[in-house]
Amino acid sequence: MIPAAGSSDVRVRFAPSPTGMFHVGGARSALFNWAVAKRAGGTFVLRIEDTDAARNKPEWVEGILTAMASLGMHEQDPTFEGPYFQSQNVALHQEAAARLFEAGRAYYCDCTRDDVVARTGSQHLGYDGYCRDRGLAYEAGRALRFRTPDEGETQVVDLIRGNPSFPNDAIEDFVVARGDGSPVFLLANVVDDMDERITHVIRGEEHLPNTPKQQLLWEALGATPPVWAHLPVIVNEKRQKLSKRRDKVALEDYLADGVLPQAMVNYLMLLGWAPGNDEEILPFEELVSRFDIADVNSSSAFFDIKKLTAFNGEYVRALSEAEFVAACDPWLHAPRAPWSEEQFDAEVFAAVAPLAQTRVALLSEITNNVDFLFLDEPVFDEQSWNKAMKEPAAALLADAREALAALDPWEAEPLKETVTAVGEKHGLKLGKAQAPVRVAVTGRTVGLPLFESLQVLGREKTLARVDAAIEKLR
RNA sequence: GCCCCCAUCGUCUAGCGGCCUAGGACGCCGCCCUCUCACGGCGGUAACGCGGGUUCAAAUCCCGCUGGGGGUACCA
Repeated sequence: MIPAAGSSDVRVRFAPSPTGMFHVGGARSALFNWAVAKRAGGTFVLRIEDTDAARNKPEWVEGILTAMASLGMHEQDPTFEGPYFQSQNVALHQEAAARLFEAGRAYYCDCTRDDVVARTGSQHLGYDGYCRDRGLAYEAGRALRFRTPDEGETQVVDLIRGNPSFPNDAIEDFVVARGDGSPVFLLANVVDDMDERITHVIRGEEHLPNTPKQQLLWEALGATPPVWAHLPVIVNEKRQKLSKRRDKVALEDYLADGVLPQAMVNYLMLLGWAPGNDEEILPFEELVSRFDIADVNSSSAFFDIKKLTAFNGEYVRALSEAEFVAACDPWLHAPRAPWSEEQFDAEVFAAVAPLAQTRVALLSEITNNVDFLFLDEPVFDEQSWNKAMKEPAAALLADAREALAALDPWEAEPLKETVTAVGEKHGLKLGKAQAPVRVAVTGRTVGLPLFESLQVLGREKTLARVDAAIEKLR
């Protein structure tokens, strides 16, 4: 009997194969499963599908665990169970294969791929059932094929897609165990799900075509199939499934850009689902309380980095001052920061952090905002320089230099008044007048509020940079 | 080719027969605030793919078409 999605008997699973990076699509699948388990008071099982030796390294597993933990799915959480390793269940898979054979539900086959293609005359017709009734016994090199029904159809219960059904005559006799006796995914996956007493299989839409085959296996093995839920695929701007080959898909890469985990979680939860009420930015607990897998959309969803970034900006601004400073830390030191440890001054950073907080959407943007405070020379960009250093910049800078040298106290307000006055002398409003000073000191035409910046930078460095700019303008 | 899925603003979505002259968010465009840039505030732009039904009434139900996508391995 399959428990309803709101029951504590609910057992869901996330079953990635280790590939070296944690895919954002996988992250979403994990999150949806996690949300279902949390909501139902059930269990979330992590199973590592490591049966393909070619794509399997121990450190990859560690990467999955780390990535999941960063999104709040911790091994220590009572909802979490596992990780289990598919490779350790091979004996069970083989036992299931043997049962299938003994019950006459599967048979051995010695056809090669080429044999089949030669007989059917097509690459795409699938297996033709040639060995079905040859009564072959096991022998090394002979694969075990599942005998699929010739007629009728297989219907699956899918909470998202409304119970699609598949004509049985279109389902070929697929391989369940290779010539060397090792189980293939279709079988191993089912046996593990049975073993782990999974009640709801929530996974990507790319698995939908596997579903009738797997359901047939569940039934042949004498078990009640789970309830399925196939999530819409996440696509790129060309509406193709996100692939690591051409798209930026590694969760780690986004975190390295300064996407906050909470923002990523929030964004991912909204890919294919909406909490209703016209609300979007909500804490995970709130999202979970509103989540229902049956409400998930069935059409594919575009991974919109702009919206992700906007969400992140919201989360960055919601941080307390101390949290913001702490969150920026990785970008404040080498190798991410262009300055050395000796040049960096935590107190100086803390002084301007509140000014920077509304100006960064991604944490990685922090370095460009504050680099002028720590680098010996500002980073000049030519466009900014040319734009700001037109006439009467040279004369204005000279006057400003003189006024600034005599200014007391060296604080934002008087600094502003000084530059305002110098500007007026040249017939310029503050908006225009501050530009040459800003570029001379920070290297850029845009940035943090200037006068607070100058106050923090100090008179000595400010004057030196204005002098350097004047010199450069000669 | 065959099987399957999908179809509301550019994008993510709300909508589950009348509340819709279709709502929110991102983006984009204005305006305000303002030392630049942001933040914030205000306003605007923009969608039910097409054709048939069913119904007093359809974005909502049914069928077809078209258009996207996924799968099609002794990978997972």
